[in-house]
Amino acid sequence: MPDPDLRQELRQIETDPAVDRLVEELIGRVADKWTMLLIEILTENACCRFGELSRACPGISQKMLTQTLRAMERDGLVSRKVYPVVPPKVEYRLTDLGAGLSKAFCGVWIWAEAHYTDIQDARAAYAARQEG
Amino acid sequence: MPDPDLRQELRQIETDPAVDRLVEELIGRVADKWTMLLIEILTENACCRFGELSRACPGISQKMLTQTLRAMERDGLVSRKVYPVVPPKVEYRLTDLGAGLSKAFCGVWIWAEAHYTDIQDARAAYAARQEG
DNA sequence: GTCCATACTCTCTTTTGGGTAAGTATAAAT
DNA sequence: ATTTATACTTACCCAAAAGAGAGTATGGAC
Repeated sequence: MPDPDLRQELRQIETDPAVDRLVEELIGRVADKWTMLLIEILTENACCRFGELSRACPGISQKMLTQTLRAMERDGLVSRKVYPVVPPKVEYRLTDLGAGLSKAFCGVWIWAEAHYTDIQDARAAYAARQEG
Repeated sequence: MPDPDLRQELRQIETDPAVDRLVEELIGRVADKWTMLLIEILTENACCRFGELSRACPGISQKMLTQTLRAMERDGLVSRKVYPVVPPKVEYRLTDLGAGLSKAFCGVWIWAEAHYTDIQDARAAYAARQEG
């Protein structure tokens, strides 16, 4: 069970349904695969150019990378510094807000590292149950 | 910046690319809006029937609710207890694994509660920048 | 006999996500 | 003169996700 103090705090704020909806929208926005991965990469590597992010994030297309970075910039999670040179150079880094989110997510990463085998086991057990 | 100790620990485990992929898949799987919301609801309300979850999770369709619950069951995050009565009765609750994930997510919820106004501000600022 | 409750399940349609490929700008290297 | 490098943007397309709504099973209340 989660930390009782934090839960308590959470419950107190969560009285207003309008706030609820905002937070849920936020969760929906931020609980996205690419966003999470980019936050992780930018946490490990404070300052990245577009190409570096692209290489560090295998499987992402240029389109999705641009799109996700733009959304993150709009939400104030990353800053974007453009150097007016040729060829173009753009640097991305987490803002304080983004770094805070990264820290919040840290627990989830740790959990995932620690329990992915449990999930594999659960899946195997579920499959066995279905067949039997 | 995230807790250095935890980061350190994370980096040590994350050497094997196969493990990396598994964890990323897991994050992709679990970092889903409805999953997060259902975990939250089941944390606050230990035992829920289908209809209760449906009501507690505004906007979710029956189809998505069933689908998400099934996926969570398959991954060992929730348990499903069927009472063979008419009309049907099914109880859902978090497993220990699910409760652990809930705890890990707790930080993200707190963050969201604390910073959704910052994000709103960031969006407004971004919009203003675009127009000017 | 009809209706209700519950937890689905199925089908159909719309929406979204995301891939591919091409285009843009321009200075420097060849 | 052509190629290269970089960080996009745009247009087009497909497949997967998700919503809407009807159908199902069945025992008990009326």
